[in-house]
Amino acid sequence: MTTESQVRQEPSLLTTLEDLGLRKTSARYAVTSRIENGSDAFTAEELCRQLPEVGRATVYRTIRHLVDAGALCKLPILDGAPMYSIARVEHHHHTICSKCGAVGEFRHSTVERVMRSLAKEIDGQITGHKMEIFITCNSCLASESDSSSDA
Amino acid sequence: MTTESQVRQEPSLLTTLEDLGLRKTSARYAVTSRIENGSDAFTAEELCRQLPEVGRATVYRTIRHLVDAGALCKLPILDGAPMYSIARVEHHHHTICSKCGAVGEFRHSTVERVMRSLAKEIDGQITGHKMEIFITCNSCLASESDSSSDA
DNA sequence: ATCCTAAATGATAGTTAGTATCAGTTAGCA
DNA sequence: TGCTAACTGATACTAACTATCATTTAGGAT
Repeated sequence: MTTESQVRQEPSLLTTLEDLGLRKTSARYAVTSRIENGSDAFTAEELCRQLPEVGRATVYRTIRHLVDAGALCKLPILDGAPMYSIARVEHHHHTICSKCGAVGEFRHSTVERVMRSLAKEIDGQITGHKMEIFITCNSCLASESDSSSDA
Repeated sequence: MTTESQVRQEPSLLTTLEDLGLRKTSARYAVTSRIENGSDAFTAEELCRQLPEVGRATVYRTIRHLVDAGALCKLPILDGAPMYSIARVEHHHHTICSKCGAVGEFRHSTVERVMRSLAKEIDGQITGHKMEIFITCNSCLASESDSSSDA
């Protein structure tokens, strides 16, 4: 089987749960490994559907633990259930394709620098920020130019 | 360069609806004037509670029209119902007090400039962006330092 | 190894936020 | 003044969670 270049020193989500003092259960194993092997971003309901053997409550509880621990990010999509994705880098922002919903992560020092300059003109004390960039991803762009070959 | 279009009497939300070809009804009058005279940011359910004489469906429908028309912005709050606020300037971002939920609006050219530099390293075509800054607002800061007068 | 118990589970019921339906009402034009 | 499509609101419904609680289980103590 695949026993090779896993450069992931990143602790598995199950370990994250253990580090919170939570028990290592089969349900938690199922949920975390499904997240790790599944698609980039997912909704809670998607996960429930993929794991019929795990109770809904448990799926939701596990997600909540992981979000609280900072191992998952929850991103509220306008209209619809929030999506979750593994937080791979400490602080980052998201790109969301408006066509297909694909979620990406990026990090840019300038964004952080802007925050500092904003601090001056904002009334109150900044505690955090969030930036989302809406895109049309390359594959959606491609299929778009396929169909609309006018001009 | 701002073309002093701010001078124009801000069109009432009711006018916005009329401009969409919608009829001027008493329910729509109630909803729009409540929004205009109410607090900064509100949830749909709040509005329903404040307007028991208007049906829930109508409140939700009216909000949807206004959001579609760009007259209201919908901001998805993590955990909870989205909040709405009147879109006072064309493009802006929000500050959200994590303590009391107060929502503010700001605009900063640097944010827009950052977008341009991000365009280079983002895979796909940027269609929009959204930034939210989490703050502790001044009044919450004040009440905080009241109670915790140690340290 | 087995016992013990707090932690965890999952079925189910409840809640919240929002949408669909549709019979009755009304704006607005002719 | 009448007509009719637009609109309304009561209600039923759905989606996305959250709470409850009897049963099961992880994992430390013995």
